[in-house]
Amino acid sequence: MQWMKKYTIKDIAELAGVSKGTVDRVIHKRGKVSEAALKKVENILKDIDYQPNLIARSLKNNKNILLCILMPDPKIDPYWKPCIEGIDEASHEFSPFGVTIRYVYFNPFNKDSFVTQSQLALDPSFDGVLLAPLFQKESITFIEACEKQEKPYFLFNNDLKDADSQNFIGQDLFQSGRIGAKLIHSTLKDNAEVAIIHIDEIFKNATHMQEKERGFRSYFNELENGHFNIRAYKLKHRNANNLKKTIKYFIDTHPEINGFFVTNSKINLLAALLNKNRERTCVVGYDLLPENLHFLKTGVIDYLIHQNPRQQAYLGVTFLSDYLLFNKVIPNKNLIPIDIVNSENFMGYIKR
Amino acid sequence: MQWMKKYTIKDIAELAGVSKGTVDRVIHKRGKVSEAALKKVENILKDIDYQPNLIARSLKNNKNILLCILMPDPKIDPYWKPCIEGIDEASHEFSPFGVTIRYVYFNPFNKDSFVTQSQLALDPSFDGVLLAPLFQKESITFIEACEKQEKPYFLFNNDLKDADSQNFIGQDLFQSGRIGAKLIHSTLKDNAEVAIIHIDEIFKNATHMQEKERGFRSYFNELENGHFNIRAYKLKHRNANNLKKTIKYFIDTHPEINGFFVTNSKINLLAALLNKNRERTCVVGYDLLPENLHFLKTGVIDYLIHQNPRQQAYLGVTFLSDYLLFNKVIPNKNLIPIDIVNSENFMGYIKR
DNA sequence: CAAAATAGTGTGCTCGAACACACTTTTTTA
DNA sequence: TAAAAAAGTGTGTTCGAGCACACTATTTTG
Repeated sequence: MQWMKKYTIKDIAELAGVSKGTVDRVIHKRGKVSEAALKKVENILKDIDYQPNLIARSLKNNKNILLCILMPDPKIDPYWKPCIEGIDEASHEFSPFGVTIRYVYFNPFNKDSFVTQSQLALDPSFDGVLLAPLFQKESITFIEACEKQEKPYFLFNNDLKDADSQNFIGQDLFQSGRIGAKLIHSTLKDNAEVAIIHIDEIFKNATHMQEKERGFRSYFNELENGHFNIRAYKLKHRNANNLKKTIKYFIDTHPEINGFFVTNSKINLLAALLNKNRERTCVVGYDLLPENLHFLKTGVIDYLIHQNPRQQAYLGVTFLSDYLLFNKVIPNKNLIPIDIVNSENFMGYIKR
Repeated sequence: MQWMKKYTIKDIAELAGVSKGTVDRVIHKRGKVSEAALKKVENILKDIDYQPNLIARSLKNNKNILLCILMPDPKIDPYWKPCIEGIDEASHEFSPFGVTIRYVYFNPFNKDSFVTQSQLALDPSFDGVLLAPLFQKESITFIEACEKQEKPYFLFNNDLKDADSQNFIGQDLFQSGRIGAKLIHSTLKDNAEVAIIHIDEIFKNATHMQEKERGFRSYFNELENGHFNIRAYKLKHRNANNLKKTIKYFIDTHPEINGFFVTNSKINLLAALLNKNRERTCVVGYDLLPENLHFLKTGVIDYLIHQNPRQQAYLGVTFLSDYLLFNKVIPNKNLIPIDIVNSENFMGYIKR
């Protein structure tokens, strides 16, 4: 990359023998420019590959941007706590550029809560929305409303299946399931009794766990040798203490299972009840919650797949800000890597 | 975070009943301000927690920043290719802010080449240097020269041991070795014959491989049960074809080894010669070179540890730019996560 | 005590883009 | 053909910080 002179509008005006006003009208296609002047200026713009000074532009615009974060209340589901960190970090970075964040929480267990709260997010004072679209149908309604208002939005955590889902940042959940399978396979080798376990998945968007299960099964289906029994189980809670009992009962009545793939962050509930004298088990689950890390360190959990909610949320905010402040183009589908975490490398992923 | 009015210097001047010139002198501690005015302005600054508008500031300063990248020639060692991508991406992001990149390559096999090339990097036209300090002693000499010139610098890839090594971005190599050990352990279980293999490490900074070996051994030393034989080997080349023969001979004469830990990206050389009918082997190495990925996909290599040279270089450039453009404070030691890569999740880490 | 040096203060221009507005020239309309 | 409308062009101000410079008030010096 060679040294490049930075051309300003004034430079271009001189080169073209017109005034900066005319150059400005050409750049912004505001019309009121004669054929001759238009061509002269356009040629020069092309020749020098004019790049406007973004600093000057954003000083002039001097936008004050208000972003809405529409996400589950982390007090209700701690999975979302790292998102706050990521968002706050991005907010800290962009606040000198006039970006302000406002959180709008909803209850991830309650569709109605999402519907009412998403109404708040449509307030015209918000210049953009970052959204965790847990509820498929309601979220589509919401982003349609955004599009009607021409309000930029960005999805994170999970994509919307049918919608032409632009502006998504997250992971490939099918592949995520395959990774879980690979880990269990390489740990248990030749044959095993494997359980896919969906814990307490009444509220999370169903696609989430379905995709992971599909990926998981696809891996084992492709295997040429080895003998594996794959079965899926749904362990749901009805009231607070009930879930523990359900899991305990499940474990006790299935002594043959030695591979456990838990499709969400609730793996600590299973780990807490797993008897350590099961031989050659392999336990794989999701997310670096403190409880999960505890069982990772003590060796009950073998691997955690890192969905990196912090990074997802962080990138969501930076993308929206860069777009609104500097008109940067943002990649449409933004898949972040799926990190494999064990007891030795988890340190790199927490409290970055 | 609540809505905050953005105060300007003019606002403060009005509040304090002075002119913006006086406020400016207070902020920049340029003196020539009376006691009374000083206190009034300082109090107001404290009260409102004044944050200068960085956009306006950098427009005024209108710095054009030239960064020097002092690194090995990627044509000589392809390990460095991803760095170029990362740097170019960062460069692309910051070029609208007046940042220009110039590469200064040296031959990683040749100390003298580093010494001569590092002289170029000291040219006063460079506003900052990003450096891969392969050669310990020479690099220390270099950064001392930088400090004398008050030229900001940043290290990536590996740290300098003795120097008070500020401004480093990279990985914890000791921990990296432990991760390799953990992967081999969880794949091979109870007992194994394990080899630590340093291929062609005449040039790379010796600390690199030493730290990894130390970490690797420390993991197995801490194990309570299991029976593992750990031995380290150095396979060096003398002339081009010779290395292949050396490796082949090593493999053939050590049929008992089933755990291979190669401490650098040259693992493909070993993988290419490994007979597939060795049973229950586990092969772990470094870096996502195309050759390495090939053997990962075909199942010869079990895991690759991702040193993320791309990300390291990318962050190096962004840190330097943010520092020089916006005076942002940069974390001193910046350890990036150590990614575990297998045949299912490598896609997320390439061509981001 | 006048001249000179210094302390203290305010004004006004700059950075580059964006846009309002005034102005001139050409075209359209009655 | 005069008046009105539209097309085309340039000037000047704004955004906020930073700094040169001019200016007044006070202190120091010969």
